[in-house]
Amino acid sequence: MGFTPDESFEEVIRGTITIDTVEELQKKWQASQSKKQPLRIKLGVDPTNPQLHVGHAVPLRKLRQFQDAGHQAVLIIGDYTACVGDPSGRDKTRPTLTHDQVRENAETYLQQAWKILDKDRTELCWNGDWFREMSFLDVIALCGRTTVARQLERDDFQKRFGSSLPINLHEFIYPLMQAWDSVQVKADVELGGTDQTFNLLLGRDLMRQEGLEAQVCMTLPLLVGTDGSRKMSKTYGNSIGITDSPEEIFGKTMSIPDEAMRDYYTLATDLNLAEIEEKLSASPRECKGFLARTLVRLYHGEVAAEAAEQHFVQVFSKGGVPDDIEEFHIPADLFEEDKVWIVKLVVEAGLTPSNNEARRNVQAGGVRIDDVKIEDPDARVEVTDGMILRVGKRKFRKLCLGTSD
RNA sequence: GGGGGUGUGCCCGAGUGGUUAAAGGGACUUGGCUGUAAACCAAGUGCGUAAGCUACGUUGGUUCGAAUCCAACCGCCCCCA
Repeated sequence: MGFTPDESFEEVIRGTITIDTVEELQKKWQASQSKKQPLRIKLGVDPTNPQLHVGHAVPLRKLRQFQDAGHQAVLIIGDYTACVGDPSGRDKTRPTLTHDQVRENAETYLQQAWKILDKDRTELCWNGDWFREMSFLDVIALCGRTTVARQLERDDFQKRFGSSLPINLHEFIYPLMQAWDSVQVKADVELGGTDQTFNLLLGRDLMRQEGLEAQVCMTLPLLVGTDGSRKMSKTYGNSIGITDSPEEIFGKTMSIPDEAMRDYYTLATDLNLAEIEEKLSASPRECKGFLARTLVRLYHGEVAAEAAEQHFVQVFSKGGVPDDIEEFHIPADLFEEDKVWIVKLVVEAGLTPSNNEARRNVQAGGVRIDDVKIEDPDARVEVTDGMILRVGKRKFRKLCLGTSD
């Protein structure tokens, strides 16, 4: 790559898709080292959904790498931008949030973010601090900084146009706001997912217009979800939440496709490049197990990671049953004489959303009680306390009689 | 403001006035194989124990009968201004 051999530099650019431009980053990096002045690394986040997942953690983790290399992390909470909603990568307008909701979300967001960032070395900003002060005239002036043609070049907007989906006018303002943040904090580098490219680059323009040195834009791949195809997102149901239980994180990680492992390692773990290569050369099974353990360790610690792995081996590799199954207290009105209709039981226990689906699962042979298949959807079963109801491979309930506790 | 299109199930997308709960694909679910991976195979995917009910942008209308015809309204797209 032609850089001076500098391990932390290598780590810091690892996994990035593009850097606009590498030369500028190199220059800034070297200048910072010789002047002993840290670079200001900006990451803006919108607390639209307070549940962080491993995909959100990617840029945060990158920011952490910069921190570890001695640079200044600048985390911007987009309390104003969140009220607009980032159109990036979206096929529809985001629902807008009220400012109060955003403040609330931000609280939970930060709690989780501090699991990744070093709080004491992070400069925390709220972009409402400067947007609140702007007059309508100021906003108009800001809008004059870019053109409609430029906006429409964007891939996401073009797609929406193509499929006859609406684009609301306020969505044009979002990138300008994000770019203005960069001016405000005088960022040297801004991090973001590839879907942010447009926003990041606009930051460069605005900074130049303001007579500042343009920020370097560093884009990171969007981590694929556990399905291995779409980007990780809670709405796709393919995400690994960083507040998920150790067992969940472990299990979900084990279900990612093999091809996704390298990305997960480089983007979502704290292993260094050499370690990653070593892990990847092992058998896929082993490699994924280590990955799963690493992710659990990152968010729950070493002990939990061990336990999660054991749990996994016991339940899935050996086909057993987990030992901490959620309990379901069967309501009295479910009983007909002493028996319970299997379909209703499955639904009431929350393992299936509707009777019909429960029935289907029964017919498909996916429903078991204490490891005995129930195949007749009309079956009425006798239940004794402590029986294990199972639907499919991974949904369990422990059946309890009588009222709770 | 004028003209032309379009709106179907989670998504894409077919659709004849009546055997259409609605072709096909994707996605998902369950089962098999396995490493809770991929690939592959099988079954399935509105709700209801059932009779049945509800569904094709919305509201009305025509008809024995409408997703399919008509009207108004709403949304979106395109062209002109």
